[in-house]
Amino acid sequence: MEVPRTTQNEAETPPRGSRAWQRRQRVAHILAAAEAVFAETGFEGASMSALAAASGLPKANLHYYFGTKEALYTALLDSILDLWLSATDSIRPENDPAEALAAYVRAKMHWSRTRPFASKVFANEVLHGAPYLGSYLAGELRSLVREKSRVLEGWIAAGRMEPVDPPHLFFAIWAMTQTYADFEAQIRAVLDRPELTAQDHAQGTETVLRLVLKGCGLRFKAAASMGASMGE
Amino acid sequence: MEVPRTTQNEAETPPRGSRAWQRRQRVAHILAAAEAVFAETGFEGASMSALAAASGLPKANLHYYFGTKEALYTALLDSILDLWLSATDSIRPENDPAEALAAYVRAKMHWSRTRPFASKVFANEVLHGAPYLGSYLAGELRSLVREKSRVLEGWIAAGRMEPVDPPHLFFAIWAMTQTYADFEAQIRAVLDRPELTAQDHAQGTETVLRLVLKGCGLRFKAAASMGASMGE
DNA sequence: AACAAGATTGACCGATTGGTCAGCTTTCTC
DNA sequence: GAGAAAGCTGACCAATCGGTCAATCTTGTT
Repeated sequence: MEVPRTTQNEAETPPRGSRAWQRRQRVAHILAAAEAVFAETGFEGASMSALAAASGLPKANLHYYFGTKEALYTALLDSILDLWLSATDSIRPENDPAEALAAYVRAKMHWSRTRPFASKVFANEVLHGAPYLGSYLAGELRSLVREKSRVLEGWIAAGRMEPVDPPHLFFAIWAMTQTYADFEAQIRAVLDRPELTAQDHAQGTETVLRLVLKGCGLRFKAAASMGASMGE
Repeated sequence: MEVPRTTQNEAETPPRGSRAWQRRQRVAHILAAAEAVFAETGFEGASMSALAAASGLPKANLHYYFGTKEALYTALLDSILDLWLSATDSIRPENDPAEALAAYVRAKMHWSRTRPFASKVFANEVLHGAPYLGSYLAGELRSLVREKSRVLEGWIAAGRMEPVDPPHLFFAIWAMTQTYADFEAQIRAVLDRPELTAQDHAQGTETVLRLVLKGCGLRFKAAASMGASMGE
């Protein structure tokens, strides 16, 4: 069930217009279309014909590029994982705790707004027991959390923030930020919006920042109020 | 696509051992088995034969009781919804904000621990755009949030808590608490556990309480530390 | 005891699923 | 420009899908 992570994304780009370059273009195009389909219907709910229709290609063409539906799915997961790991750069011992955590929350919220489908595909995978991502979660992600937790513990020991359990703080941040992508249907319904606005996301970011920063005993400056998020 | 909510769950219980009583028993038994299957594989991923196998009944028997897979699914959703609405009782104007919010968080965390499958079924439904729950979200849930938001606004106006945007505070609480059910696979992997322990949940509850209460400018008393949640 | 209503289920159905493949076209290489 | 390699796709496949139904068994009523 577990999939070994490839490193294809780190290979250098082939010359523009070449055969290999065109292949990458098409693969990327298929993956982009598949992201939306998998996000909306899940792995089992996404049929190869639906994936083909979404990319505007015949079904047999998808099989030519990826072999199986599973391979297409894991290739997509692989391309999504980089996003997960990239946002923690700000959390380094020499940085200011408040600024570092704020930057992390903002990065996660930004990712929720700009790549909601990627977030949903990831969420769906984990929700169903992470059959393909299990080894990644127990490997790279666990290492990352361990490393960043040590940074937080350093700040706590130095009295620069209050003693919050670092892994659980990460779980809370992930949950609060990604909920704006994963559970967007619920948030939209409650706020009575056809779709979430930039202001909704700003209000969300502000609220998450408030909880995280004050929860860690750090300074938090409220932005100028834009009014209540629900009418009447 | 939308499903009208039934009120079957409010009818009185028929005499024990009677025909109607036995029918309810079987329906409840099927729903309990279906909850696990739908939670683990989603609506599309759960086949009628898998649902039949999980309940130990022939497939045709499920169709006898529920007619279609969709009807079985919506009946399950309906039984889950009551849980969602029941935990907000503590949020009333005359209560203490800190105690009320803490009780709410604790209730949600408790539900995540004891009914993880129900949480996952709900999460899966919303994740895929809430095709069956849309009307409920825009109806009962929106009304509930409006009502409870007014309570929080009252507390804010009275200076009993800081000005947190009430709907977004609810989104944050829902996300942080249900993540222990919905994304349990991820949390388990990061914490390196075969399964989440009571202590993990206690640590999680403590962290969520800290963020919510301090985020609202309310008093928070840390429980005695039980040690770091990650080894090393 | 007789009958009706409810409960049960193996066998079957058309539709759709993921996947294959032969045969065609396009592009690159020499 | 000839041959090889890569790209492409309509037609097809076995397996599985959700759902149906006639036949049988069980239970409650009289």
